[in-house]
Amino acid sequence: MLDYKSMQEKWQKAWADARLFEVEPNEKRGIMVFAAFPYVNSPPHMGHLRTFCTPDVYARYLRTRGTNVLYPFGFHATGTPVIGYAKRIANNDPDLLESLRTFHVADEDIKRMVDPHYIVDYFIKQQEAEFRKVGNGVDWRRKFISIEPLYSKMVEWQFQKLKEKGYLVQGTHPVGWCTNEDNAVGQHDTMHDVQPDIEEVTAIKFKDKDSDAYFICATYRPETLYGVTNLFVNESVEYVVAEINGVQCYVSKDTAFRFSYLFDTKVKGDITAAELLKKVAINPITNEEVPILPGYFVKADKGTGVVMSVPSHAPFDYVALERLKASGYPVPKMEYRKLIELKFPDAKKGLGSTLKPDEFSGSTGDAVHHEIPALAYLEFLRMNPDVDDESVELATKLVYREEARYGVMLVGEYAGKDEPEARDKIKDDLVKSGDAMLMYELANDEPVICRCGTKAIVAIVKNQWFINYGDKKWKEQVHAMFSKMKIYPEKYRHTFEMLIDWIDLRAMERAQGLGTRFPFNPEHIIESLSDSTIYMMFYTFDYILRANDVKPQQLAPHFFDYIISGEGDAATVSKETGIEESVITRCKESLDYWYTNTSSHSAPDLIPNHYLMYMFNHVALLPEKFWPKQIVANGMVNYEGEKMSKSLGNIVPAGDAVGKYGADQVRFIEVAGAELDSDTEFSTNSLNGVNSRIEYLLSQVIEVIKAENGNELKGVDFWMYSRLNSKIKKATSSMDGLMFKGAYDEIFYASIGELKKYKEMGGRNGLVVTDYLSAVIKMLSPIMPHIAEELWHLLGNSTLAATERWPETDEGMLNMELEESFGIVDSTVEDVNRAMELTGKMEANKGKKAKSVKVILAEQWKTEAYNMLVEGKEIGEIIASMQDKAGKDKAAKYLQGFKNRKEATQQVLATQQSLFNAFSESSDYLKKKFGCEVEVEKEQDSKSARAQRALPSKPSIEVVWS
RNA sequence: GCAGGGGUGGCGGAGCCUGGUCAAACGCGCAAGGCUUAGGACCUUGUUCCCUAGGGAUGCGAGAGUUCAAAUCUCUCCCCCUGCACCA
Repeated sequence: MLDYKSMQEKWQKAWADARLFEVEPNEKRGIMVFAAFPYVNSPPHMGHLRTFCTPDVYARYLRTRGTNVLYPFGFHATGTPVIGYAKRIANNDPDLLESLRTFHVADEDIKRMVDPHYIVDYFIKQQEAEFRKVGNGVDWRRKFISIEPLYSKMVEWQFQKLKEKGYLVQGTHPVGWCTNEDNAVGQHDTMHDVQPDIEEVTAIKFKDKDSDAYFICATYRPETLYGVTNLFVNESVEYVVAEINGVQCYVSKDTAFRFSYLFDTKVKGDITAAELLKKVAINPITNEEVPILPGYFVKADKGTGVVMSVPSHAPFDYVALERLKASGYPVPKMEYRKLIELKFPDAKKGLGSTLKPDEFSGSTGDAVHHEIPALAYLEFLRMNPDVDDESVELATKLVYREEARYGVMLVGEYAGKDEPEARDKIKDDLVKSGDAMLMYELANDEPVICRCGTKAIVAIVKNQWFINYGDKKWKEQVHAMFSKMKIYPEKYRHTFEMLIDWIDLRAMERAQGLGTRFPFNPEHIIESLSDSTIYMMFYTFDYILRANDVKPQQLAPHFFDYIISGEGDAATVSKETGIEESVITRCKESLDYWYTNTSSHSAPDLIPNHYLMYMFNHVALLPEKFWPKQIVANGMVNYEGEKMSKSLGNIVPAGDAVGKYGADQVRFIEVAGAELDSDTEFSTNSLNGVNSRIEYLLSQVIEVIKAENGNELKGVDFWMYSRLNSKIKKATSSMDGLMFKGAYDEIFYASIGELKKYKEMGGRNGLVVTDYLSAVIKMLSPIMPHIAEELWHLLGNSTLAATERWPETDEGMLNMELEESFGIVDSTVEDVNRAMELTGKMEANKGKKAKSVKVILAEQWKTEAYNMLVEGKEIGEIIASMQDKAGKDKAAKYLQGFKNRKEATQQVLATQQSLFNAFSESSDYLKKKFGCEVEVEKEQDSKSARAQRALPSKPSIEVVWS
C-alpha cells in the first residue's frame, strides 16, 4: 500500500519546483480555465472540490495536448454574508459554532472572527491550502480578493462604462423592509431565513357617497368588482382618514403606517368603524351604491382594513353575511351575482377536482347551489358555516384556483374571456382610470420577522439604480454571442436561452456590505453579484500590477480603456497614471493572450444569476475577441447515498476527505464518478473499487519491470495494441467533449479488465504491457496526477508525467476485425457456460462431467450474405449473387430468419478464418474456463447436427458429455 | 401562480433530438458458486414472467393518435423537481 500523503507532497513539490503552473504567454495557443471564485464564508467541503477539480483535470488534459493553460484562482468576499457571519459569532450562535468545530476551526480563531476581515483572511488561507492539497495546478501568483482596492478600480471603471452606455437606469422597486432598522430585509436578514414574498395587490377606490373621501379595498380579484354587494369594516379595528397620494382615504391605522412606505401618506385624523358603518360607498365600475357592514374577519394589518364583499364568489364574504344575518343585524336585501362560469375541458373534471388529498382529510359532498359558486364550494367541502373557518379558507383557495384555471367571465366588458385575462385587463383599466392603485404586500403565510424582532413590511425604494438587463438590443447581442458559445452539458443551452429573455432590471446598489463604492452614490456599495461579472479578466494582469507596486489611485479609467479596448496609447496612459509604459504594455499583452480563449466552470446554480450577468456584461463592455467562449457546469456530490447538508450533519470538510481517502481518489470519484451533468456518488463502495484498481495497476507495473521483453508478437498482442489504440481514440474524443466519465471508464476501468484478459489469454510480452501501461498512465495523469507520477517513475522514466504528451492514436495498429473476433470468443464463453449449466441439469447428464465443447464457426458465405442484408439488399438479390456457395433454399431460410427477427443491423467484420485463428489461439484459455477439452471446427467441416445453427457472430456450441 | 426540466428494472442512470440495432448500456444492490485463515477484496453466473441448449410473452407515469413499426413523433391528463431577484 502506498503512503498517499507523503507521495502527494513529494509530487506537489516536484511540480512547484518545476513551476509547471506559473505560466506566461508564449507562441503556443493559450487558454485560461477558471472556476467561479468561491465565497469565503466557510471552509471548503467535499462538494466544493468537484467544482474546483473539474477545471484542473481539464486544464491538465489540455496541457498534455500541447496547449499553454492558465488555471488561476480568486476569492469572493463582497456583500453582507461575512458581516452577518461576524455578527453571529459575536452573538455566539450555537449552530455556527458547532459547524466551525466540525471544520476544526480553533477557538482562538473563532474568537477573532467578530472582525469580518479576519473571517475573510482565515478562510482564504484555509481554502487555498486545501485546494493545493488536492493537487490542483493553480497559478497562485494571480490570486486576488473581490474587496481589494486594485480590484475595486476595475469595478468602478465597469460601472462608469455601463452608465455611459445607458445600461444603468433609476426607478422604484418594492423590497422587504424593516421599519426598526430602516433597511431592506432579504432572506438572510429574517428569522428562520424566510424569503419575503412580495405580491402585487390591487387597491380599489370606492367613493364615499357623501364626501370626497374614498374607501380603499385591497383585492387579488379585481374582476369580481361586478359582484360587490357591500364593504366590510371590523368594529374592533382602528381606522383613520389619511391623504394618500393627495386623495382622502379611509383605511385602518395599520394600513396608513404601511402605506407610508409605499405612497405619499399623511394621516389626517381618526375615524371609528361605527362612523364608517353609517356611510354608503360607490362601486367605481357599476356606479352602484353599496352599504358598509361589520365583518368579523377583517384584519387591520392585512390589505387595507376595508374589504369589498363579493358573496357570490368569496366564501368568507358569504359566510360573514350569513353570520351577520343570524345575529339579527339589519342586512339589506342584496343580489348575489354570478360573474364567472366554470368550463371544464372534459367530463373527468368538475367542481373540486383540483383538490389535492393532502389539502383536505374530510369527505366531500355534492355542490348544489351552482348559481352561487362560493356556496357551492362550501357545500362541496361540507363545511359548518358557524364554526369551520378552516374550510372557508380552503374553499376560498379552491374557488380562486379553479376559477383561474377553468373560469370564463360572464359579465362586464370582458365577458367571454378567460378569467386570468379578464382580471389583468380590468386591473389595468382601473389603474388607468384612477379607480385603483397598485400596492404591495408580503404574501407569506406566517409574518416575516426581521432578525431584530420587528415584523417586516414592503417598502418602495425610490431612485434606486438598476442594470437594465431588459434592454432588447442588449438581449439580441447576447443571444448572438451565446449561439456561438460552447455549453457543457449542452442540455443547459435551452435554459440559457429562456433566461436571457427573462432577465430584467437588476437592482445593483446596497446600503450594507463589503465591496466597491458605487461611483454615482458613494453612500452605497455595488451589489455583490454585479461586481463579479468580469473579474476573470483581472487574473491576466493583476500580478503584474502588484509586482510593479502600482497603486489603486493610478488605475485611471484610461488605463482600462487602453488595455481592454486599445483606446489611446500606452505612452499617454503612462504619463497620466504614472505607471511605467512597459508595465502597461505587459498588462495589455497578457490580457490579449489569455482572455481570447477561456473556459468557465461552476455548478449549474449560477446559471440564472451569475452566468447571465457574466454574458451580458462582457457583451456590453468588452471587445468581441474577449467574449466568453465556453461555459461548463458540473453536478453535485452525494455522500454515501445522501445529499450533503447541514441538517443531515454529513458535510465532510475537503481537507478531511483528502487526508482520509487520498487526493487522487477524491479527484477521480468526484470528477469521473459520474458524467458532468449528473451528481456523483462518493461512497466507501466506489472508493474501494478505485483503490483496488490502483493497487492492481501498481502490481502490474512492478511485474512488468521484471518481465522479459522481446517475444514475437502473437494475435493476442495485436489485439492488445488494437484495444489500446481504440481506447486512446475514444478517450481523446470523450475528453475533448468534457465527458470525463466516458473517458476514464475506458482509461481506468476497461484497461484493468484488458490487462487481466490479456494474461488470461496467454499474453506475456513485457514490451506490449509496458507500451500499454505507459499510455494508460499518461492518460491517467490529469485525473490522478500523483499516482500517475509515481507509476510513471516506477516504470523507469525520469520526466514528469504531468509534462508528458497525451498518446496519439496509431491508426495502423487498429484492427477491428481482430477486436471483434476476440469479442466473439468472450461472448461464446458466456454462451458455453450457460449451455453447460442447462445441459448439466438434464437427466441423462446428471452427475457427469463435460468431456468436451465443440465450437462450430459459421461458413463464410453466411457472414457475406448477412452483411449484404445489413447494406439493405433484397433477399432475392443476395441469393442470386451467392451462386453456388450454398444451397439456395438454405440461404433463403437463413436470411429470412434474420429479417424476421429484425437482427440484421450491424455488419460483422470477423471472417470465419479470423475467428478460427482467435479461437485456436485462445484454446488454452478456453480449456481453463470450461474445465474440459475444446474443439474448434468450421461449419463446412463439422459433422455435428448443430453445425448449421452457427451464425456469423455466434458460433454453434455442442457440449459433449461423457 | 409564472417559467424551465423530468417521470424507464430493487436503486442510480443511458437511450429519447436523427422512430426499427432496446429486456433495456454502464454502475450499485441482491442471490448462488468459486477463491481465501478471513474478507467490505477479487473471479464466475443469475437477478420481469413462462419455457428450459441459445425459445417466447409482457414492458419504458396514464390514455388516445400517427406509422408496416414508438420509450422514442403528436394530443390530453396525472405526478415530481428547480428558479422567481437584493440572495451569494
